[in-house]
Formats: sequence, C-alpha cells, structure tokens
Amino acid sequence: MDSIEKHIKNLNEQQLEAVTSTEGYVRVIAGAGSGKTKALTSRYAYIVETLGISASNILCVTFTNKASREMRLRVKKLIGDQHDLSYITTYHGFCVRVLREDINKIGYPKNFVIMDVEDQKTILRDIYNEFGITSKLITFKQVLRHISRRKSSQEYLDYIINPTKKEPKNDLDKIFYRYLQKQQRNFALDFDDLINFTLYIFLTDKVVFEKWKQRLHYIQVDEMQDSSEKQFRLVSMLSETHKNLFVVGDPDQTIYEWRGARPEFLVDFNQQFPSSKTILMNQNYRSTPNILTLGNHIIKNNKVRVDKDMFTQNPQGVEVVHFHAKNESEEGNWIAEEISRLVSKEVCNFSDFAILYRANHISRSIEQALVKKNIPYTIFGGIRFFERKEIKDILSYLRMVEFEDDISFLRIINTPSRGLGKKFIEEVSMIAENDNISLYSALQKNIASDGLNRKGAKDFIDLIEEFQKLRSKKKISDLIKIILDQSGLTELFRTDGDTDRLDNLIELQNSIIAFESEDEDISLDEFLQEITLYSDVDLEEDQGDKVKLMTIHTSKGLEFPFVFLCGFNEGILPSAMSIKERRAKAIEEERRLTYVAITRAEKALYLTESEGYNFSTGQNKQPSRFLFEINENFLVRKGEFRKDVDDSHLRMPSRLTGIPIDQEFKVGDIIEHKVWDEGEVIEVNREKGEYLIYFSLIDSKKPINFEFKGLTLIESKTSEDIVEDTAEEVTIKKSDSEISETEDLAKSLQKENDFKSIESDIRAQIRQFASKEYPKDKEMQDYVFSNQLEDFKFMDNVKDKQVKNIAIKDWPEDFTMQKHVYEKNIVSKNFMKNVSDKKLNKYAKKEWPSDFTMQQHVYEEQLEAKNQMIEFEHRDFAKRAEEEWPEDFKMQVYFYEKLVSGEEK
DNA sequence: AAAGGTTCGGTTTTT
DNA sequence: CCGAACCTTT
Repeated sequence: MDSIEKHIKNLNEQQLEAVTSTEGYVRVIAGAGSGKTKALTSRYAYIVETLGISASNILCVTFTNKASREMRLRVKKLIGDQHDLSYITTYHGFCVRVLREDINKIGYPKNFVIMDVEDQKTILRDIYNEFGITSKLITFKQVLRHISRRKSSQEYLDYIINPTKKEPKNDLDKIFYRYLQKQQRNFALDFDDLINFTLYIFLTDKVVFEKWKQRLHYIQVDEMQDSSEKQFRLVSMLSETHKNLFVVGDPDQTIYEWRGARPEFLVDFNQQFPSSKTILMNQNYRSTPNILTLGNHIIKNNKVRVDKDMFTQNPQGVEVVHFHAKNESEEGNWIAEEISRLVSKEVCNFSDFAILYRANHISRSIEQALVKKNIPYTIFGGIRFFERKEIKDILSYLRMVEFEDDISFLRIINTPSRGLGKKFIEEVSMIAENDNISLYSALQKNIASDGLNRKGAKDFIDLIEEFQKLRSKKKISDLIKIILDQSGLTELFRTDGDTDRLDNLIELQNSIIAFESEDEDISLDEFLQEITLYSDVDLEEDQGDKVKLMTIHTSKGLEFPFVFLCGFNEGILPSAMSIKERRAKAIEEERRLTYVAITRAEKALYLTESEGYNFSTGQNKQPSRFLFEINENFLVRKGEFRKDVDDSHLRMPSRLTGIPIDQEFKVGDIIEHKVWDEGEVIEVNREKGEYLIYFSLIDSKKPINFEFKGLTLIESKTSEDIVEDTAEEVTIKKSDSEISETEDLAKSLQKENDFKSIESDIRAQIRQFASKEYPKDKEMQDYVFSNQLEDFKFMDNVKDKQVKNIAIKDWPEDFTMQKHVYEKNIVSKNFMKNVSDKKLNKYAKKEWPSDFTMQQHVYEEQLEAKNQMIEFEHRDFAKRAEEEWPEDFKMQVYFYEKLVSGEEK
C-alpha cells in the first residue's frame, strides 16, 4: 500500500525505527533539530493510516498549545482532515476533556470555571479586603506560590471535595483555606486543580479509570523532559492496559524545572520500564556547524547531564556574532540595522528572523528600534492577549451570563462604573457569606433591601438577565457585540482614548467568528473553558512578512533561519531572580535555556547584550557569564569590546605624538575590569600604550589601552610577591616592565616551529584515535579528527598547567574531553576563588584536592545543605545532626531527616 | 462613598 | 513601564 510508503519515506534510520516501533514502551532521546516532530507526526499518521487505528484512540500530549496546534496541522497534512484530532492536545487540555466527561463523579458540574492567574488574583484581592491585608505584607505572587506548593500534594482535595472544618495553623494557612473555600463555592478550578482532579478521579473511581485506559490504545508524549511527576504519572497510568507509551525528549532542553518538570523520568525511563526500547537521534539537520558547536560547547558546562554531542553534516555557514552595545538602544538599533541590511542585500525576508529574549520586558527597547527603522514585526506572548483588561472584562460578562460566578461578578459589577464601590460590595459579600450563596444571587434576592437598593445595581441585574435571555438564541460572536454595546464597555474604551483596546476587542470578535466556523455548535461553557487554556499564541496569525519576537520559552520546538538572542546579560540570562530562588540548579537550567535559544538558529546566530542599568540587580549590566564559556574561536566579537582592543593598535598615540601617556599600573598589579573582573598585569607595553592583562575569568590575555578608564587597582604587588606567586601560578611574567615587540614575535615563531615538529606525531595519534572510535564510519572519523585537532591546539595553548594536568590525567588520548575537563575546571577554580564561605571552601578542597569541578560541586551541595539546616523546624534534631556530623552538612540533612521520619513512625 | 489622579515599588519563564 | 496603593476631588 502506498500509505505505508508515504509515511516512511524521507526518514532516516532512527526516525524510521521510531515510526514503526508502535508497540510497547519506547523512548526517543532526540537532540535539538534532529527531526523529532517529523518522527512524531509520521508515527501518528502511520498508526492511523497503516495500522488503521482510529484517531480517537490515540492520545498525543504536547507541552504547549503552540506545539499541539503545530502537531495537528502537520498531521492533517499527512492524513487529511477526516479525523478527529482533538486528542492531540496539552496535558491541561486533556484533563479538561476528562473532567468535562467525568467531573460529576465528584459532585462538580461539567460547566466548571477554569481560572487563570488573573482570576486567582481577583479571589486574593477579595480575601485581602476581607482580612484587612495589604500586598505590602505579602504579595499576591508569594501567596500564589504558596498555594501552588500546597497543591502539590493531593491532601487538599479531601478538603475541597468534602469540606471539613480545618483549623488554620497560621495566616498563610488561613488565606489558603479561604481561597479553597471560594474556589469550591464557585466550582472554579485553577491550573493545578485540572491535573489533580483528574488524577483524583482516576485513583478513586475504578470504572471511570478503566474506561479511559481502554480508550487510549496509543499514547505519545512530546517534550517528555518537561513533564512533571504528576503528568508522567497520568500518562503512565493510562498506558497500563495497552502498554503502548512512546515518549520523546531531550534532557538538555529541560527548561521548565521551575514549574515542576522532572527530566529524570525520561532519563530513567528504561529502569521504570525494563522492557522499553531506546532510540537515539543525535544528528542535527537544522543548524550550521558553527551554531551547533557553540551550543554543544555551552551545554557541556552542565554537570548534571547525560553527555551527548550533536553533530551535523550541514555546510559550515557564517560565523556566530557577539555584539556588545553601550546601551539598550544601541543594541536594538544594531539588530534593526543588521536586519534591514540583510533583507536589502540578501535573499531573505523579515519573516526569516526571530529575536529571542529571556524575559518579555526585554522586547521593549528592541521594538522601539524596529519601529524606528520601519521593520514589521509580531510579538508572540508578551502581555497575553486574554489577560488584557478589555478582553478579561468582556469575557467576564460572558462568564457572568453562563456561570454567575463570584470572580466575574467582582470584576464587572462596577465596570463601567455604576456607582457601586467598596462599601457596596462589602454589603453584598456579607449577605452571600451568611446565606452561603453566590454574590450575584445575594444581590438578586436582596435588591429591594435598604443597603442594596441602588439604581446601578438594578441596572446591572437587568443587564445580565437580558443577556441570559439572549444566550440560547444568539451566536457567541453576536452576543459579545450586544454585551459590548449595551453594557457601556464600548463607550468606556472609546472615551478612554485608547484605540488599541477597541482594536483588540475587534480582534477577539474575529477570532471567535473563526472559532465558530470550525466548530459550529460549540456551547458557551465549552468555549469559555477552552479559551482560558489558550495563550494568545494561538490567535496570532503566522502569516505576513514580519520579524518574530518571543521569549526563549515560547521559541522551544521552533526554528528560524536567522536568530538574535538579545539581552544576553548577567542577571537577565541567567536570570538573577531564578538564581536567587534556586541557586546552582537555576544556573544549569539557564544554561539549557541558552542552549535552546542557540539551537533555534538555522543559518545565522547573533548574541547581543549591552551595558546600562539593571533593575533587578541594581547594578550596571555585565555580559552573561555564558559568553565567557564560549571559546573566542567560535565567534566574532563586535561593538565597543572590540574597539577597546583595536583602538590601541590604530592610535598608538605615544609613538606618533611623543607625548607619554600615563601608565598607572605595573607588572604584577592586580586590577579589576568592569567586565572581566579581576586580572593581573603581565606586560606593560609603552610603545603601544597598552597593558597585557590576564583575566582568570575568561582564562585569556587581553591588551588594554593605557587610556581605558575601566580599570581599578585592587592590589599592588611587590617584586617578592611576584616571585612567590610564579611558583604556583604558571603565567608568563617578566620582572622587567617592558617587553619589545620583537621579543614577542620571536617567541611566537619559536612556538610555531615547535608545533610543526610535533604536529605530524599528533596528527597520527589522532587519526588512530578516530578510527578506533568509529571503525566503520569514515565520515565520523573525519569529523572526530578535525574536532580533536582543533581541541589539541586549544589544549596546547592553555595557561593553567595545574588544571591542564588534571585534564590530561583523566583523558590521556581524547583532546576533546581534555578541553571539556579543562574548561569546566577553570570555571570552577575561579568559582572556588571567589566563594564567601571559607570553611566550606576548605572542606571541599580537602575532599577533592585535584578536581576543581568536584570542589565546586561539593561546595554548592554543602552550602545548600547548610541553608537547609538553618530552616529546619525541629531544632533539637538539627542540633543532634550537627553534633553527629560537625563538618558535613549534607550528612546533617540526611541524619536530620532520618530522625524526623523515625519520630513519625 | 465613589471616582479620578498620582506616586511608588518591583519587574521570569507558562498552562 | 505596569499595577496596586495612596491621595484628592466630586
């Protein structure tokens, strides 16, 4: 049959295996750009068309709406649109499907409300009012985080499903239970509840669970590494009957750990399911070697990682560019300039460009530059469309009509203003609380009473009743139009002078009309539930020749010919906030985030950052630490950075004018550079008017102009110090303060000759190594050879002999690994130099005298444990643990936890 | 008591 | 630069 042909042609060996491995537990580790989406969609098509399985028996879970939409689109292209593809969905989307069918089993109506973050805040605002709390005391964000954490255990469900009296332990607890109460009363579910309720039903109702297990013959999961424990539990439970679970992912692209992603379920999949099969896809079809090498290079610095290198056979391409700007607007302008230059010169369109950033607000300065240059662009995400005030308002009216819930009530009772303020709402709340009814019914029933007898209130009820009468007669899109006009919202936004708001409302109407044409008889409650799960990505039209702006998170799974990663600054990427919150773990995730950004690029990649003030750190911005993990060979540097260096060569002021330039520092001085931190002056060149300074942070020597103002003296060394120091540090130093250029040249020539004489030996050695690694594959041999040679040159040039020896000892033959180990250790060595806790430093050094990476690891581990010990509740246990293991905090934690669990038994 | 205007604080990523 | 809190006017 040609349908078999159709779905397996153009696949490589691994993809083919993935597509045809339909039975049993299968795991695919698929690196960036390896064509995993192709494998997933082909496999889906293969199951439907070649095996003849109905699409309604296949669950295909993706992580974002954007991904599921994309998947549906591509599957449609393969098998046509006769199939019901609604089981190609997100975890949350699937949960809503289950709940709409079976939530009645726990006494909830199927038209339950789904709350987004904004709705959650509405509840909190209400609670704050009630308890007399202000957000000075505790912010909404903190409370929401607490709520989410409390909901990570299922315990709260007992409370919500069979409300019992709970005695709150503290104020936070009080807020939490009040929140649950308000949720329960409105049958409102937040995002956490969706999966928790689903699991609860599956675990408590055997009949329902059996039905779903039977229904889903095949389960596919995309981006498995980003699934949380509960999400994994959900799909593995569901696969118990038919035992066909296919998961795809890449541990290096885990970027949702902050939200509970547990990549270990992917990594340990084979242990969990011993019969499982693993397919590895590590050929990259997307990026040029330049881009890929950069990505590999950065991700290698992660310690918690299954080592794997991506390779590609794509042509070399252009070099990766790093641009350093003086301020944000220069950064934006440079990007805009580069885009218009490329568009006008080369055969590429605006739509070939993507500008990626860590946080939404970074897009602002970029946008300004694009507008100035008349470059068309679209922003994906950002202030989410459905979170905009005007959209939330009109949707709240719709929800009010359908659900009569308190959340919507609070939002629209006085929008537009009807003269009903705080006092009035308090009055209604009191009645509602006493009678245990909704705010709306409280108002409705007592509209004639003294406190509530107000014209505005009557108008409001009339309005809602009017809309409710219309609900069954009109289409949603028409209903919206009527509500907008009659409620006075249109008038409000018109007089606001903000035409954007009216435009957005029109856009909403258009999207609903489109929605209705797809699914003609969608009910209002269904529509409202779905729309809460949406992010505006789904609304955005991909068409049009426009530059795309989005966060790295939303860019995941996508690819673009030209990519700018902007705002590549310390504090932004890596984000200062996430580091503060999650320490060492955060750094690794931020690095993976960088890796994801880099590997989005097909042809060209630009990394840009700028100086200026950083709000979150309150200091001047510095380039991202990840930039220093990239070897200079892998990119071209542009901007002020480079000028500093180049100018000194171009101007040579002292020689031309004869006027001596002030020399502030002498050899051996320790100085601080605003970007590269601490450095040591190792040469002073009067003729050029520059210093040669070694910066340990980047392990490299840089020529710095005498005139450069960014250096400050930290420590002036005496000559004895220098002698003493040379014994330990193996950097080149001269007791004389001047070194002539000829001497420099002679030295490098000598080195060149030395290298040539040993080069042939090394080449032979590497050849041998390569053929041993890949006995059959000539192409891979060549690939390994060129990489190894490159890395040998790198190792040959490195300064720090101590670290070099560690690397050689570990991997005597493999230069790539040597380089890897070397770089890891250099960074760690620097880390250990700067750590604040001296005791822990000593401890770590004692544990691993000759491995800086492990030192850093031990240090961080111990520091985390130390902080944990401080926070533990049972102080007496903590004390005993401390006495038992005075030096080792990790053991203290372990011992402490043992004590606590012993107590519970 | 409600509406409207102004200041101030805190800024991550998504379902 | 946005939203919550505070302050002033109606």
